[in-house]
Amino acid sequence: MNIYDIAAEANTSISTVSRVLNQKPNVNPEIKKRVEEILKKYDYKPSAIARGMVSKTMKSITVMTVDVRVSHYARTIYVIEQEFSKQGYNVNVCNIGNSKEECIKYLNNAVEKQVDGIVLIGSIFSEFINSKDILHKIKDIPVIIANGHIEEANFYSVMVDDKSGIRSATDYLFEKGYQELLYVCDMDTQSARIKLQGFKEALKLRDIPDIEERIIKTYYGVEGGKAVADFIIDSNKKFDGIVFGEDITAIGALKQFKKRGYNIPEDVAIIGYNNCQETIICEPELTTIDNKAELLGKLCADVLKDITEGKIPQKGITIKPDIIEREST
Amino acid sequence: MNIYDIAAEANTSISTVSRVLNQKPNVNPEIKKRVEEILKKYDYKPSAIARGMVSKTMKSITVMTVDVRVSHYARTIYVIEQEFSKQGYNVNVCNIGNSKEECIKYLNNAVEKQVDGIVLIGSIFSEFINSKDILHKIKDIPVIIANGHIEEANFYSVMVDDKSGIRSATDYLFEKGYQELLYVCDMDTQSARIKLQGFKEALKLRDIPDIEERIIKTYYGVEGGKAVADFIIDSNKKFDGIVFGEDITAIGALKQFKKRGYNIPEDVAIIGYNNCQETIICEPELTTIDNKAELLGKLCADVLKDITEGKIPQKGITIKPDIIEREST
DNA sequence: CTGTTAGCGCCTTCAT
DNA sequence: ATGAAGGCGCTAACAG
Repeated sequence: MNIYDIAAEANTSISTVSRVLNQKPNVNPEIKKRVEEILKKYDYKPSAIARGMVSKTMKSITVMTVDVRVSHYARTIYVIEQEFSKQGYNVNVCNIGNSKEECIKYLNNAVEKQVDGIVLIGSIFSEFINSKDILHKIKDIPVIIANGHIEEANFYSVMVDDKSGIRSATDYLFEKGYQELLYVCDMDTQSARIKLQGFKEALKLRDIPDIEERIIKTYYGVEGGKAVADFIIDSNKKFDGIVFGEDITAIGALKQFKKRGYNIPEDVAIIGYNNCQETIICEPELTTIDNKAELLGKLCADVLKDITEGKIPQKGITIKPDIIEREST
Repeated sequence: MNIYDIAAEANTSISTVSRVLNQKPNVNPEIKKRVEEILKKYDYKPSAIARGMVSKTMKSITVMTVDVRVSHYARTIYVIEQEFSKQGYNVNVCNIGNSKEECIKYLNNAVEKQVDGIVLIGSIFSEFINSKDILHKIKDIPVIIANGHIEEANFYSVMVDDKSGIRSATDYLFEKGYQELLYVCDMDTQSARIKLQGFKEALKLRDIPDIEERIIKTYYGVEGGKAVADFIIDSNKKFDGIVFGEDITAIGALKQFKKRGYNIPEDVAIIGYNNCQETIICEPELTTIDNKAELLGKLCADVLKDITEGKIPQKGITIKPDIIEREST
């Protein structure tokens, strides 16, 4: 069933059918009514593919993250999807899982499908999308990169100021009277390095010596947190407060410190990052930095919508993370 | 840039270009080489839309859930996406958020875009997709419905046996020696009703009286759990073990019971459902039923892949949930 | 206000 | 082995 069939049954031409389908003017009300009835009768849906052939767009966008199962990515994706589905777009999600090859595969797919925009969530993408080759591939598609920056005409950024986030987490602990602060780093992304800078900055400003020795590396997750807690306890480092780059790792550590007999926050204060749901599950509940995953999604969507509508999007949008004070500090 | 441009530059016809593009036989190796070089030179990507026009497929599928932010939905979606992206498909995700209207909107969109399949995750969909109208709309698209059943030629089910899941949770508590069991219900979906049946069944088999009075309703989430804990404590019900339909609500209750001075599991045993990440965060860690979100995704993907490949998929696939014993029982 | 026509980019017969 | 031509379903001039 296509517009030819509809036109035949309505005893008119495909142009007229197309006009009523697209609510265009210059259609005799009677014919319009007749066509509409037939449309309804068959519950007729025009082929988006054929339309796309003409209009060069299928009204779809691509959103890429490392892994949807990570809750703050899911939160950002959720908002983007809701914003775009309102406008009749559909969003395809991609899990690249730390692989540059996968990233490029998805990018190629987006080009072939002629999506109207690409949203890249996570600083890892600015590491993957570096060569002229890759940039050239997607030069006709607007790309929003969340928490990353690429200097190209079709690239737009929405930044989360992670440096200031960790900086204020650190300052907050100092202001609370904690003096021997440690920082636990569990990722190797651009964003993780920026967070670390925030910590160093706060310490430098207070002339704290041996900053490098206050930085501990572990792996991401509850287990990584437990391992680093053991490491810290068994080292001879002095500490009374620890800043973490990720909530989940912080929670693992929190559990292990308790198990080893430490009181939180009396013996050691702990602050996390992300404000994920788990922060209100653990005990004591975790003080954390809210980096506003939903707001990030909204702002990315806004920028992309401006572009698809031909408007000039706001440049240099930056989200300031907030501190969420709970029981662990 | 299209195949005409390529053909012109290679001094051949579009048919030949199309042949090399699609690895078809009957093309002179020399010409083939020449064309391939030009293809590479421009990093040429054929338009998936134009291809779709001919082949009637864009190689994409639609996956719908209530909300991607719910972690077990994200887990299922993740696996489906990974499985299909391997085959060059892309998956568009939809958040219907308890709204039948949204559900139908997304279904229409899937029809217009001529997706190759639809995966519906969650029992709520069997309530929304009921009328002949809706069924007729999507009669040409294979639909996999996770945890629901619809008797139509193009519908396929992958079931999670939630009844047996709750049944074994209940049996497990009895076997551990708990005698006064309560069930907390926090949703109003088909799946929630089936879970409840599992609880009732276990009690009936032991000739436990007043089953209805052992069923308590609340709302979903940590707050709903806290509220129901207060309600239970302040009622004059006897209880030493509680079965929950959802982990998150169970955890809210767990926290509140502790706050009100109850020891877990000595004073009250608590068992949840879903095996979400939060179950290993709370203290004591929550015993729960693992309903295998990833496996669900894999099985849905397998069925849909069989269909798209013209094979006959296995019918009546059912996942048996497992009990995960932790500290709360 | 209406209908005819020419594409959109590709695949697929069908001749050659 | 190759190329010309038709068609997928729709939109957008253009002519009436």
